[in-house]
Parts: sequence; structure tokens; C-alpha cells
Amino acid sequence: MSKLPTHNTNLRHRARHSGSKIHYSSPSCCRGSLYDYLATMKAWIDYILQFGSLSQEQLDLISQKATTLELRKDEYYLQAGKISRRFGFLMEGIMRVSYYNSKEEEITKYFVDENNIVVDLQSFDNDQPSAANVQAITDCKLIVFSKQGWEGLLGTVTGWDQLVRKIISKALLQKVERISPLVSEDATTRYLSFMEKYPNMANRIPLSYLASYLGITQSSLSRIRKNIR
Amino acid sequence: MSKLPTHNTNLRHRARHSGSKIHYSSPSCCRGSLYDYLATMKAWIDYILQFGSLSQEQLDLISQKATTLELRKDEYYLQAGKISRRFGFLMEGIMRVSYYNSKEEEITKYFVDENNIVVDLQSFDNDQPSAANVQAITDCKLIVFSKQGWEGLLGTVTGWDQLVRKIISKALLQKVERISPLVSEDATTRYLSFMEKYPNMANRIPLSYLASYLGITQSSLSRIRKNIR
DNA sequence: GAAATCATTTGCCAAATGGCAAAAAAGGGG
DNA sequence: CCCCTTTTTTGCCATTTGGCAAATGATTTC
Repeated sequence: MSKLPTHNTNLRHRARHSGSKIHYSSPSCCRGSLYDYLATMKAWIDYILQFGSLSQEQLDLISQKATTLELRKDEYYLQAGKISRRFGFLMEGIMRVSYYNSKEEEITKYFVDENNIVVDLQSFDNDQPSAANVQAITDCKLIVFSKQGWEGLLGTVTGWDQLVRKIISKALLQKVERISPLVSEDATTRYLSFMEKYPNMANRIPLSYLASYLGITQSSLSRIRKNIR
Repeated sequence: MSKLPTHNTNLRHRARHSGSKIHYSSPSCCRGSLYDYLATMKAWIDYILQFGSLSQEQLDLISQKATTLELRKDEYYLQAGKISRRFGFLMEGIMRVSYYNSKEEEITKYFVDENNIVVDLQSFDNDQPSAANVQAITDCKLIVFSKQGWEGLLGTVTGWDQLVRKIISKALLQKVERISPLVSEDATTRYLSFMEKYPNMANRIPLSYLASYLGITQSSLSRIRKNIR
């Protein structure tokens, strides 16, 4: 549908696990570390607490499995064909998930913004090669769990499985709800409702990515913007 | 996008829980009942066994919570605005899930075919009114669990939560994978790949429903079909 | 099996979107 | 501040899709 101009898609995966920046220890520890912990993990903790209540001990167990990861604009978090054994949570920035359609055009499947999970479940759950790329559109900060660490929580945190089920089903339902109107609404409506629902993403996403997400070419999107003015 | 002709959409919900047709008892029971059990539940049992192994006792516990439900063509299984506390599994037939877009056109969000679950998770999990209609396109046979029965299994079947997580995440991932190409491919490609992937649905779905699923009008779909011939 | 109803196709023309290339605008680095 | 690169807009025209209404085909009902 849309042919995209080449972007500065640096495929070298310069990202590295930037050594855990979590200096948190148990509550008995000194105050400074607790502050760091709260600062680093607060959004994540708030996020999971939506889905069920957890004791401080359980939150500790979970946090101890987390590492942080920083990506610079245009860096890839995951490349199609590779198996991803990481479960991520996006603290800052915007990422996009893309794949290649039948015309070899790179299509933006969806965007991920702050305080949402970033994971290729097909790959993570079944150790299958990913069908999609995941790329930072802006500089990003994530919290990342290894598959081992994530699954280890099954044994140590009671109700973890139920919590994970809720997290995942909310995230996947959200994807379906976001994509569905892209099929049934006209292009102008699609653009306007994107701007309305995600105003803070709008300014940070290159139009070429947005156009492919909306299912139109970049020039069509540009013309739509003109007509609206 | 597409304006649909009016269908014979009988809104009276003639469907009724047709009194459990499951005559199954524990394996120590007479042979006839066991046959009934196998015949009625086999597809369902096979389905859940994909996601983890279960003992005969666990399968019994699960089966005892199931009822069967038959719907005739055009009957509604769920109507938008109502809260759905049922978890279904489609044994025979095809259903469609639809909603109203911003132009009040009824859009087919997706089809459900044999051996797949039928549930509005948003409604089921959170007791919220459903945003979608679910309607039988052909005569249908389902297995249905009440929310109470379904959740009761949490206490009696070890690992039930994990199994449910896998069932749900597979079903939701499938939805996303099916919808995504509807945004990125041209209409002819969308139609052709639908025919290729779901040949046995093709003959059983009215074109108007298929057109709205594909994001085009019925007349456009008709013209596309003509061009292919 | 004739009438009525429903589903699909088609004609005609308008509107929306695509393809390509060039121009304009915006941004980044020295 | 200027040059270079990237991003966005625009012009021109072809192609696709939509809207509407009528015609055709299929199915049901009595």
C-alpha cells in the first residue's frame, strides 16, 4: 500500500544490556537505594499493581529480576528472524513494531508508548523466531526481564500466572482495538482519531511511519493534513 | 467505508441454553455415556490439550462445567451493550463479531470458525458491557462455560490459570495477525489471501459480511471478484 | 412453480488514493 | 551560519474504490 522512503535504520544492534542500574535491596537497606528503586521502577510497579495486589516482598522479588535497557533513536530492540526471550516494559520513549508485507514494504504494525509492555509473545512463549522488528523511534528506556527470570517468578510469586494473564490479555486486546478501526474508517478519520487519541505520540513519530500504520502512502497523508488545515 | 444492505438480522435472542446435553459421568459409568461425552467434547478436549497436559480427572472437572448451546443461522450469541459472562468454544459453524463504526455502518471485526473460542474478554473479565455483537452466520454448536464455572476451575484444576493464559494469548495473537494484513495489503490481495487461508469459510459467508471484514464495499468486492475471473 | 424476498452484479460517474519526481521545509553537524 | 541530509509537501496523472440505482440471479415461502 505505502512505499516508504529509506530511513536512517541503523541495523547494527548497538543496544547493550547496560548493566543493571537497579541498586535496590530489601527495605531494610539504606534510604538512598530505596529512592533509586522507586525512581527506576515506580511506573512498572504502578503498572502491575493495576492487575492485582502484591506484597512488598513480592514486589521485591519481581524487581530483582529486572534490568534496565536504554536504546537510542533508530536502534532495534528486536529483529525479525531472531528469537526474543525478553519481556520488556517501556518507561520512556516510543517504539514501533513493523513487518514486511507482500510487496516488501515495511509496514508499521503498531506503536508502543510509555508505560506499556514490549514483547513478542509468539517468540517469547514458544521460542520461535520473531516475525517483526521492534525499533526505538525516540531514545527509549525499558525495564527488561529475561525469560528465565520472568518464568522463575511463577514459583516465587503466588498468583503471578494470573497477573501475567491479565497483563497480556489487556495488552493484546488493546492492539486489536487499535487496529480494527484502521480497516473500517476512511483515511482522514483514521488520522484524526490517531491525533486525538495519541496527541503526545503525534509530534514524535515521522510521518512515513504514521502513514504506513494508517495504511496509506506518505504523500496521501500529507495531502490529508493539508485538507484539514 | 462500506455500507451494508440489511440482512435478516433477527434480533430476538431465541437462543437458549439448551439444557446440558452432556450425559457424561465418571469413567466408572456405563459405556454409552462415555461415548456421548467423547462425541460431544472431543474437539474441546483436543483443543485444550494443545496447551498443556491434563489428567482424566481434570478433564472430567472441566467437562462437568460445560453446557452445550445451539444457535440457528442469524441468531445472536451476544449483543453490544450487554455483559457477557460466558466463555464459549465453537464446535460447528461460523460466527461473526461486529461493531458499528463512526458512520453507523455495521463492520465485521472478525469471523470465528470451528474449534476456536468465542468470548468477549473485555466483557467477561471485567463485567463490562460488550462493544460488539456476536452472531451465528450458519447454524452453530457451541460449548459454553459460565463465568462462575470457568473461574471455579481455578481452585480445582492445578495449572488452570496457566492453561487459560495460553489459550487466550493464542486466540488474541491470532486476531492481531489476521487483522494486520487488512491494513497493509490492497483489496485484491486481502480477498485472495482470505480465500486461500479460509477456503471453507469462503462459501459459507455472505459477501456483504466478507466485504465489510475486508474493509471495502460489497460492490467493490464484487468487481474484484469479476476481475479475478 | 409463481411471487416475494434476499443476495450479488453491473453501469455510470464522483471521490479518494497511489506512483513518481521535483520542490520546499526542517534539522543536524561542523 | 552554511552545507548537507532528511523529512515533508506538492503537481500531475493513473488507478482504485465509493455511491447510488437498477438489473440480474438465487432462495424461500406459500
